[in-house]
Order: sequence, then structure tokens, then C-alpha cells
Amino acid sequence: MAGVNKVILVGNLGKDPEVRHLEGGVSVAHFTLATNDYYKDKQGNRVERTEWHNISAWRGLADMADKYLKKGQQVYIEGKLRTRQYQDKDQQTRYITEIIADEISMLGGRPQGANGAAGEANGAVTAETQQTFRQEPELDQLPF
Amino acid sequence: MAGVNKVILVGNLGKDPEVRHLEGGVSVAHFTLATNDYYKDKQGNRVERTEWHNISAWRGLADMADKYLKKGQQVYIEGKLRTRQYQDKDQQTRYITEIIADEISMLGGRPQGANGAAGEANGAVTAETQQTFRQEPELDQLPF
Amino acid sequence: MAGVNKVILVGNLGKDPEVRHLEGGVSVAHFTLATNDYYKDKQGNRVERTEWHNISAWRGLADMADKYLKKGQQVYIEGKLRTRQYQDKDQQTRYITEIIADEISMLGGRPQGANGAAGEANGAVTAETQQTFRQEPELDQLPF
Amino acid sequence: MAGVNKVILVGNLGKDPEVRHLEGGVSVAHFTLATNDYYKDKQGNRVERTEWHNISAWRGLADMADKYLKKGQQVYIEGKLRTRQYQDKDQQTRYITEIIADEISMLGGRPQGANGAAGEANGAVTAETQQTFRQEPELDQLPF
DNA sequence: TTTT
DNA sequence: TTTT
Repeated sequence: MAGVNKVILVGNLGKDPEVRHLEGGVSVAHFTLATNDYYKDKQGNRVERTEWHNISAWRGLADMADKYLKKGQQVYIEGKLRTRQYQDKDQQTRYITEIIADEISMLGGRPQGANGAAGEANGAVTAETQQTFRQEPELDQLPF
Repeated sequence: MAGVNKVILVGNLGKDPEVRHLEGGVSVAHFTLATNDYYKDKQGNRVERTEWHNISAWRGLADMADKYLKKGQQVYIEGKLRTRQYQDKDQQTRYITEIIADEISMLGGRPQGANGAAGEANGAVTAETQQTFRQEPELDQLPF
Repeated sequence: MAGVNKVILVGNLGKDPEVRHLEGGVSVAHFTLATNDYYKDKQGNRVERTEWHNISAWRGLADMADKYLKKGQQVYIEGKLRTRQYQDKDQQTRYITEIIADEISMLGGRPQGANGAAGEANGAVTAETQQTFRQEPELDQLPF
Repeated sequence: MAGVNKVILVGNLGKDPEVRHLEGGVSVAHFTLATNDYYKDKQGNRVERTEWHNISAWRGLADMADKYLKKGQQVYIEGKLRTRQYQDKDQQTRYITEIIADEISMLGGRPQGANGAAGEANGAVTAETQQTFRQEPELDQLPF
């Protein structure tokens, strides 16, 4: 009963969000997020390691993702872990673990196409788009 | 580079940790953790939902888990997400997402066998065992 | 705008919550929480250190704190930092930093009076009281 | 014993870090961090609110802060709360709550002087400086 | 005192 | 598949 299931990520979108509109007007967005980490090996060299995460956002957050998030962009994401099963094409039961986003903040990063310079024309994060979005409060306790 | 990959869980062990000793003296512990959540459905009823997580702990934390953690016990776990692939028995590539523990705190919970009452004789968490363990600092930056 | 202000604590209440009812029917609870940490000194000895935090909970969470939380109890608290000023008795401006709770989970701990044994008669956390409470969603975005 | 004391912030530096070198070669950096939040008032207007935090970083992290962090820069900070007392100029005991940083990640933000455009000449975060720094492992468990 |  |  006393449970906590919390994920905090800062990383970059691997692709533009894909948004679907379910029956009943519910929208859901999916995208991948890369978090980059490093460690020192035995020789003391800095070794990079990238972890990929499956993110899903629902309802208002899905619409926000659809409108504002782009491949390459740096975001802060807070959410919860959920593993669900599905049938693959061979009717085998498979599992996938996703992070269901509760809050997404756009950080200063450069969407794809912005190389070297980071001017607004290149898609830099601007005043209008550098914002925090939360799951709409009245929907905060839905199971997804 | 500026990446964050953090998981925070409070839940109960689904089984006793299973510990293996790898070549080179490295030990690793695996167990599952249940986090319980709830939400209100459209009728306003409180609906419970349990999420299961795969936890792995390495080296000093594995030894701690082996020594102190039991099925049913309530713990706080901080760690990072990692998805790895493996070949299933049909030589299919499969993926599993785990939480690599960096810190484990034993909370007041009741190990299996303690029903209703929670007396020490039933395995209650005592002063000696209600502790926090962290990944040994000098190994903190290894990839697992 | 893209801001994150998050605190996560696991500790024990230093005293029973004090609840006040403000004009307009708003209630607020205050209590202190002790988090225990340790470190190894140069001789390798384990040294304990206790940090005290000022917690405040508003509205529904205040009522929950009033009803369920007791001195000594172990809780998980998630919230945000807020520093406010006030005038002390000499009309000097002083500052106090508090954690405004967004979520409180009761963990297995023993309210005051439960020494050694932890039977239900001594106030142990029971199925009924081992719960998670969140700030009511519709009020989640108020400034306190 | 089973304690957790964790703070997670994403915000902007209010000023350049001030670094002092203590006896024994220990360095410590202090700076303030602004986290921006918003809420909807009763009229549905979006109201901004800024919270200021006192950050301190020790040893390797202090040197990193000294070298890389500037006023205005956006950072992710993970650390722990600590309240310490000091004597003010009237010999009154006062308290100040600080966040002792354990990890600092530089996010995409624009140091002071970068207005409108965010080209490298204006101090934009570049490949070299957009990094994560952690408290040196062997010192991770010191009391500060 | 920051940022958008 | 991202970013630095």
C-alpha cells in the first residue's frame, strides 16, 4: 500500500513523438529517450554509455509532446515504471517496460537541424517553448 | 553527456534474493519488488494496482541483499534503469529492463511468516537490521 | 520556466503533527522529520548524523497527517522546498526553509510507546494505516 | 538508520559560484539557484513563482563549479539538505538550510551576456562544457 | 540574484 | 534512434 514508483530522467529524444488518438478522445504519445552516462574503466579512461528508454505520455501531456517535442531535444521527465505484456507477431507473450510521464520540462537543447549555432531559426528552445508541463491534475490518478 | 537516469522505489520483495558469484569474485543478487499504487475509478472507488520490478544489486550490495533481505520485506531502493538483451530458449532476442540498485534501505516491514502480529520473533525489522546500504564508493561508477 | 524543485525524504516524525485551521476552511499541519545518515570517518568508524527537516502539509494532506501520523513514525515524504520569511519577537527578519509535502506514505515504523516489541497493541503500522496519501489533485498546483 | 535525504533541482544560477579554499586543501563553492514554478490562480491565470536555494559543493565538485558554472546557467543538481547554525553579527544564533551537491549536470542554458542569439561567442553551453560531474567517489560519504 |  |  505504501508504495513509491518514481523515475527521473534527463536525456534527449531519439525521434519525434508518435501520437495516436484512441477511442473516447484520449491521446497517447510515444517516443524514446537517450540518457548518457559514463564511467571510468580500469585504465582510468572515461567510457560513455547510452541507455534508451520508452516513454509514453497520455492526454494533455501527449498533446504537449506532439506540439512541442522534437527529435534531439533535451528534456527532464518524471514518471512511473510500468511493464505491460503484448503478443508479438508469432503470438508469443512479450514484455515491454515503459515510463509513463507525469511531468515533462523542456530544457535547453537543440532540436535536429541545429548545428553549431543555436539561433532561433535553427529550432533552438525559445522563451515560448522552454516550459514545464504536468499531467492535468484531475487526471493525475488514472492508471496510465 | 548531461544525463540523469534515476529510479526511486518503495515496495516489498516478491521473493528472497538469489545470489550468484561470478568469476573474479563479483557477486550479483536478483529479486523482484512489488510497488503498490492506487487510483480512483470513475465511480470514485479506490482501485489497487501492483507493479513488479526486476532488481539487481552488485558486489557489496549483493552481499548485503543476500544477508539481510527476505521475501515480503519493505525496502527503499534507489538505482538506475538498464535494459539488456538476452537469447531465450528459442534463440530469440528478448529484452529485460532492470533497476540496478545504488542504495537500499530496509524499512519497517514484515518478512514472510509474520502475519497480523509483528513481534520480533516473527522476523520484524530490528534496530540492527534497519539500515541503509550503498554501493561501495570505489565501485560506484562501474557500468553495473 | 523549466524548473524542478523536488525533495524526497524517508525519516521519523520528531513530534505529533500540529494542525491549525485557517480562515476559509484551509487546514495546515506542521511537524519535524529526522533523517538519519552515516559516513565513515578517517579511522573507518561508522558515524551517525541526524538531519532535522520542517515539514508542512496543507488541506487534505494536513487532515491525513492529523489523523494518522504520530511521533516516531517512519514516513516517506515527497515535496518541494520553500523558504519563507517571518518576523521574530525582536522584529528581526528571519528565514525558515520548509518542505511542502505533496505525498506522504506511512512506512512500517513504531509510533512512540512501542519499545522492543512491535505488536499491534503498541501502535504498529497496520494494514489499514499503511497507506499513501497525495495532495488532492484539484489542489495540486496551488502555491502551497 | 534507514534514512533518505535527497533533493533534485533544475534551475538557473543566480550568480557566479564563490569558491573558498579551506585549510588542508579542501575547497568549497557556494552559489544560489533559482527554480521557477507556476500555478493557476482562481481566475485560471498562470502565475510564476521563483524559489531561491543555497547550494554548496565541496572538493572536486567545488573545483568543477568554479571552472564551468556561471551566473544564469541552467543546471541539474542532486544533493542533500543540511541546516547549519551560525552566529550573526549581533551574536544571535541563526539557521541556514543548504543543499550539499552530490551531482551537477550542466544543461543547455545561456550564461549571462547571451541575449537573443545563443552563439558560442556568447557563452552558450558547448560540447566541452555540457557534462555531468559527481562528487569524487572516495569522498562521497564525508559529512559534507 | 536566475531563466522563459 | 539522441546528445556532448
